[in-house]
Amino acid sequence: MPQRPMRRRTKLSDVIVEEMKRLIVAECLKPGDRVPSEPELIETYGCSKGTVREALKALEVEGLVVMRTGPGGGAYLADAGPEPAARMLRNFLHFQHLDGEGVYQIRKIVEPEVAAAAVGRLSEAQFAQLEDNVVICSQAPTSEEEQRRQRILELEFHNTLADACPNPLLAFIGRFLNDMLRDLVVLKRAYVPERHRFGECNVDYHRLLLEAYRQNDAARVRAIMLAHMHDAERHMTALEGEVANSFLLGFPRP
Amino acid sequence: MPQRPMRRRTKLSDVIVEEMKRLIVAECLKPGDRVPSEPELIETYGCSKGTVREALKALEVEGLVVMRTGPGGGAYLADAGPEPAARMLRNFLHFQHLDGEGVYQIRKIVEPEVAAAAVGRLSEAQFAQLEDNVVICSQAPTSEEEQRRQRILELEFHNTLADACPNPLLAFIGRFLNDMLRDLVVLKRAYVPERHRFGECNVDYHRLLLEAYRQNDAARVRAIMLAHMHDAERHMTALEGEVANSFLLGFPRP
DNA sequence: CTATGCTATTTATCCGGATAAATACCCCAC
DNA sequence: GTGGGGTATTTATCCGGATAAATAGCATAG
Repeated sequence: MPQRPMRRRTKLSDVIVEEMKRLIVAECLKPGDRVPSEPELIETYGCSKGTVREALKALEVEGLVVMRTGPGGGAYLADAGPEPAARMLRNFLHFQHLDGEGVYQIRKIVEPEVAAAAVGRLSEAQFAQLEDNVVICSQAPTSEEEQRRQRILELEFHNTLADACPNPLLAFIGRFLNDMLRDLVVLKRAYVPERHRFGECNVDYHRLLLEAYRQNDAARVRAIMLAHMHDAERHMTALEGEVANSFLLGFPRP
Repeated sequence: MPQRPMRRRTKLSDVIVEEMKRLIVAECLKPGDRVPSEPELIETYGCSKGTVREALKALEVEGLVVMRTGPGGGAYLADAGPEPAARMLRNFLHFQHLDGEGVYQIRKIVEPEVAAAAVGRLSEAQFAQLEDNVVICSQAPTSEEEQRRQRILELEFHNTLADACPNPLLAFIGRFLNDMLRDLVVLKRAYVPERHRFGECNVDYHRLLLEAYRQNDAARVRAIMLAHMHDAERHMTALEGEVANSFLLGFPRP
């Protein structure tokens, strides 16, 4: 049976991928809109399902479509979330040299901006979330493990602020940095119990921030966050340094 | 012939991908190192070549390996470049609202940091590159098209600084922002000729920066770049605003 | 000694088939 | 009318085969 492989200049599935992207842009498709599915594409391009599947798979790993099974199923345009980008960014950084100092070099300039941008944009639910976070993180930890969890929870405070930041790229960067620090906290087992005051120190800043948010005082929010970052950087360099690259490679996140 | 499809909880090819990633981390493999290739993986996992190929393909689109054909060919660990991450980030931003103001909100804080970080780290070649850039961009453009090219070339000045920035994540962010602005410049056809003084204005800042770099004056570099960004932001908001999303979706870049 | 062409190895691309799972929808019993 | 189960549709996963292309290394001719 004459199969027709003959190596093309560009893979047929790649052609399909690009055509689909053009279609998405040209038709101004919105998330949730339906995209031509397997049988339709097979007919359109006169190729086998394997080839079409490869194209759809590629679009799926890029986060552009989601596949649904069952009747009425098929490929639907997805609101590409930040996860694929974050995973690729971790892959990229795996072979680069990035230490805690490097993370804080960026965090010192990004977090104050994120925090200030969130002023006046916090919903009631987000306000409640921040307050809950402060309450939980104020409790003295009873074990080293609980202390570590608390440190991770503190980062959620910053993630909530990023959620309220209207600039999507700025919010992405903020969340990514928090993610990196989260890995760092998870990794540092040599975390001496007496140092739990660091956590209390962080919560103190969070309390001050909450107060400034209640007064919609952007300038003060920015100033507090900057001081917070400088303080946190001192603590982190005191703790030591290297962000473990093994945690950067794009594994599924717990 | 009994094929054994039965839908797994997790795809076999994904299992292979994750095992390979673990291998890369565990063995501390460096770019250029060889990775188990098709026939070896087929034997190891007892699956068909299609499945193995799917796994290797996934690693390839993540930029982690490159495939080579011919004798001695196979999968080799690649130094994951920034392109896949940048492409995914553009995909993510395609469905978000990001205007020129949003880009400059970040650029105003990132570029001064990048510029300051590059102080004392510029190679001879990079110095020459910056000087050449200033010379070329100082010439009065003779056509609107040439003027646009000049504006794009001006962004290369900033990319060179990013190249000299030792913080890989900071450099990535800087280059990404420049890329976005590049798209914006390419897109803006309604660019009035009389406004070519904007370009001259940019070059003036670049000249000042070059001088400060010669003196290794980080504080001054930072201050000049900040002023440069504020000025550029004013010009860009005057020009109008929205970054065209159609240029963000991850197409191959020219 | 060199250049050229042959060969063997390995991946590249595509095909179509088979079973498994998910799910919207309909039909029937109650 | 309503709930539950069956059914049809669609994708999910995997298989193995076939031809095409790239390339390193060898062999041979000049």
